[in-house]
Amino acid sequence: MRMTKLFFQTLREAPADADVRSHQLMVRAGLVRQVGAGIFEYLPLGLRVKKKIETIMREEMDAIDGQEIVMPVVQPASLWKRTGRWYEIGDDLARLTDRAGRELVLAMTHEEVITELAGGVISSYRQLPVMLYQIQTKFRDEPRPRGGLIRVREFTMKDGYSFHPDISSLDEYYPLVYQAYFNIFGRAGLDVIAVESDTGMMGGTMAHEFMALTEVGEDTLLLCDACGYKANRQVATFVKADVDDQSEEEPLPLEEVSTPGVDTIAALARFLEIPESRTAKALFLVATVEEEGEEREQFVFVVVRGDMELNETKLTNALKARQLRPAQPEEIRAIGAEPGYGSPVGIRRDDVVLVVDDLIPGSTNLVAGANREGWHLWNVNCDRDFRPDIIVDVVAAADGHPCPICQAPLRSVRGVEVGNIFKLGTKYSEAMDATFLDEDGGSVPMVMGCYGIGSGRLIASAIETNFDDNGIIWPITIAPHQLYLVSLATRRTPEVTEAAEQVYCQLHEAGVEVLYDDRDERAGVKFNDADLLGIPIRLTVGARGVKNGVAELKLRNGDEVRELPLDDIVNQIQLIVDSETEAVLARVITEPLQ
RNA sequence: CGGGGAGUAGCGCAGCUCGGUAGCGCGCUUCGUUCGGGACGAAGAGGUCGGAGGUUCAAAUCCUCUCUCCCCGACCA
Repeated sequence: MRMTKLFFQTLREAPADADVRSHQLMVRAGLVRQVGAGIFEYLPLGLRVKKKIETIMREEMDAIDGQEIVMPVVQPASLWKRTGRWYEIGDDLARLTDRAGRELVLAMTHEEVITELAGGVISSYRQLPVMLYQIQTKFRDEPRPRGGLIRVREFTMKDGYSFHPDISSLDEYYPLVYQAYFNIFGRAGLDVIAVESDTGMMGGTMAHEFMALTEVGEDTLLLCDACGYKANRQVATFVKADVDDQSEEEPLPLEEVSTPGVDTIAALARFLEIPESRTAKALFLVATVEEEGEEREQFVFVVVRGDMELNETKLTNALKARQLRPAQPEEIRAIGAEPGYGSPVGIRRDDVVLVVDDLIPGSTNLVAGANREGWHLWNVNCDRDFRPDIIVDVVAAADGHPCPICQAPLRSVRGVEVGNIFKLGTKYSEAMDATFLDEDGGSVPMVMGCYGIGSGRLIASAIETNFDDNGIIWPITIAPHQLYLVSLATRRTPEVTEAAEQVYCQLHEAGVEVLYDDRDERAGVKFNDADLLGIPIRLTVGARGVKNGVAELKLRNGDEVRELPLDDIVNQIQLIVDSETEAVLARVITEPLQ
């Protein structure tokens, strides 16, 4: 591609609304532009990257017997009503009405359509298992898009769905996808780790997230450097007994203490000169739960130790709640508690579910609120002073907590979820009546798995982990072009133009992806754009070199400059392309899933 | 949805406090000189100052409403 023909623009300064580095670099390099909040357009160079990534996805999906299809973005609401998600999902699901008044949705994922499709085509166990995937636009009306391409509303996703005759078939297939995902990210030059994750609104029995470790990530992960334990904070556990154990103490009598204006745990610990671990934190929430097909709100009183944070995902799962929201002060007072001074001692229990973290029973003589403004209670003890309805782990693992496997301290890091895989089970096949006849002639719902990767996120994450002050540093496998050819010709050096043109044609014909900077620009401009665009191999043809029959080679990921003979340029470059490619592929992780 | 910030030329910004009819840098066009890490000179093009109302002789500037974008939080298959 000749730069003089290329539709692109590089910017010296990043747009003011780009905050994260990948976003800034992508706009500055002319890969993408932002159209609206969480809505982007891809320019030619950006699209080349996207296509390369998607080619890798296709190859890896095809390698595990995936078959590509395309499903619609705009779908009838009736499908979503059948699975109930029309009602369950809130404003994230974009809804619209057509001219005839029919309700439609913009697909945020494709379980409904694919399940109906599979149900319609598959009628016998002989047709199973099967894996279908697509690379398609999704729309999610996110409350707050952010981070450039990290969190957007419209995005492209590779989503795959597998259908199985039984769970063991899914269990056999799932690890293949797990490895295929490592292959995809590895081939794209992106380091990821896989962590167990919450199944969330997808339902299902097992799920993994593939995380790119970067500061701009929205998820927190807990890793154990000693034994390799790793999990999303949403599900991470830790050994609580080792965190400030107090189980040996004798329970002491309750005692009121005046604590005027002390309405946070931190203030309480400071005021009474005790560690936060000697306090009990009361949290008031309202859960939406389903009972006999009816949704209702349930007041939930949660007690965790003062030095712990509530993990809402764990709580949601423990309650099997649809939703959780903080309780209003009036609702808190209605059960006889006081915001800022809450404790489970002496509250009205009729309509309250009391959830107690499993660390509380072993923690004696805690300081808790007195349900009276300005007062706390010394020596609150579980069971003696209050009876929990549920005792369960509901606190978040944090940096330094003991690993649940080996007790070494956990390390917390930020990550971007670039892909995920789920064992869905039969949630959707039952709802959509996607059944088949098994060997015994029985009608059985198919067992499903689903597997997603966001293209844009993958690109943004690749940049977040590969850049320097001058710009992007692409892995050669996903770079928009493999080689950036700089011509330093001027009007007085036609021989340089001629040499550069010749090199361009030769490389192009040999199949090397060349971005040829034939612009009438100064050397500095070209070199800076080459760096900003991050093309892995830079080849410079200038008067000095042409005189000696050489061109200059520099790799974007290094500083070394060396000369290559012009008369052997194609071979030389192909060797470099190959070795750069191999260097990326050498890092693909093989990680069997237990 | 709560809190904070910002909308002035393609990009980055000044001007607003104290109203007087819009400016700087980069980029862009033309000509000349230059030519190995973002050149120099000269001459240009380009803006309903996010939008709508209002106050005023006069509004980028003051008032009201509204839209949009960014950040923190809530949320996040």
